[in-house]
Amino acid sequence: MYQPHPQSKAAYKLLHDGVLALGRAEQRGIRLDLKYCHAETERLTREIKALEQAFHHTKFYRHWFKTLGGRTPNINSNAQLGNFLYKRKKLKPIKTTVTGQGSTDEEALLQLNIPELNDLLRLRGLKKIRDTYLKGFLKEQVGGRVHPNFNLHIARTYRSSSDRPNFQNIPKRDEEAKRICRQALFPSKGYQLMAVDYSGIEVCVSACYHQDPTMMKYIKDPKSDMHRDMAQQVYELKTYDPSITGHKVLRSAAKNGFVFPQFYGDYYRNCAISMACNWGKLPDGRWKPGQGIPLGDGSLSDHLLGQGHKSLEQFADHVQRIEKDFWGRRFRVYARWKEKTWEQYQRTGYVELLTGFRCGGLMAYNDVTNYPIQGAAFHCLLKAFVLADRELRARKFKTRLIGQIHDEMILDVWPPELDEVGELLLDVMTQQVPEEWPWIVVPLTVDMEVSPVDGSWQEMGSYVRDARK
DNA sequence: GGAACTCGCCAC
DNA sequence: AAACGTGGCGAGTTCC
Repeated sequence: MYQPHPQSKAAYKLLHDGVLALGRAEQRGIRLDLKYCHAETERLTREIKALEQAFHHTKFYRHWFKTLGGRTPNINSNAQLGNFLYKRKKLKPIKTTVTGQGSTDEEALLQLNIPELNDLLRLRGLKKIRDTYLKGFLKEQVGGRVHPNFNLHIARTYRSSSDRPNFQNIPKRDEEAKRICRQALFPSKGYQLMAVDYSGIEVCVSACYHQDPTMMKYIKDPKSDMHRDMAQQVYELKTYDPSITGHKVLRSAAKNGFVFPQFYGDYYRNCAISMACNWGKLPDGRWKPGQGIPLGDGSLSDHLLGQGHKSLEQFADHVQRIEKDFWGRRFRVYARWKEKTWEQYQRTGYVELLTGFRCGGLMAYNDVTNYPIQGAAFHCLLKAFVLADRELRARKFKTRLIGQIHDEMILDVWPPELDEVGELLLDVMTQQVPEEWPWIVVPLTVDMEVSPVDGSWQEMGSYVRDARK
């Protein structure tokens, strides 16, 4: 493994202070509801067994069994499943894995439109929750607490990683998985959990590198909204109105299907597919009326057919023009920064972070333009983590930091200290960090969430400072 | 019986 | 110039 190491004294100090602060968080750890973990593991096992029983009685399974000549299929084995689907049944995989095998991931299986495969996907999901998360917590717990590790010496970007257990990939988007997993994690008895994250820190840090005027305006003007603007452009909406059915969905499709992938270095074709995938199946490559999400009085496909987009190919051409406009006009200064940074890497063999680190070694174009942003964005959080840890201890708070998820800190808060802690974190993250680093030329903002006293990590709700204090 | 690998999937 | 960046981890599989 390529071993990164800091290139400047300031960079070294950040890692040194960071390791100590993270070590204290590891020591504190997080309370685990052991009884819940055991009971929920058993409940999931019962549900999994019932689903497996039902699956064993399907025509699909019996066929699979026969093709193995008496051997019992292992329904956890994607290799066996892939063989059955793509070699025995001769179905056509929609995509292959890196080694050229037919893919059996969720997207590929759904495309085959075989009802029994939905049961298999449901089983996969439940096993992931039980085996990776609940059992993973139980395996690592000591005296009813888990103490996740936070590493600063692994990621090539100088980001952090976490393990035993990984505190940075606990389900959040899928409601059921989120509930089951986060219901296991609690503040100390009589305490409450607090989470504070930087809003859009990677976008803000990228702006510190290139200072693209369009991007600066988007960051500084609270009325502007680049995801809204891109939704309007991609989907050709005359106006954007969050109260119109479907508009918020399209904003989020533009954000996660175009803006962020473009920043990471994706290109128009993938973006077009991603932004069109809600529109139902395209058996002949052409869209029909009434497909896709509801939009206004009709559907998305009605709207786009009206705009002349009859097929994915036409839509992709449209997205290609938008990509050209995105980098050639809208964010041309950002685009120039990418090119300059790439040239510099080719000349010197490394790329510099604003925080004093260097990323070297063999890198692709996307790596060179992404690493400095990803790394320095995390360093904002790490610097804030160090300062907050120092201040909490100096002021003899009972509240302590317990973890960090790239752009977010998690604290175990003593309830009487809640509002003071909120003030402290706001000050550290939005004032002290930018004061220490003059290269931060855009305002940084945060979002805060808290759990009820003795509430689990699943019960986090937005925190609004009490104005009377 | 363990190391190394593949695949899929969770987070930011 | 290249065609989505960074991690961890479980189960299955292959190799020694």
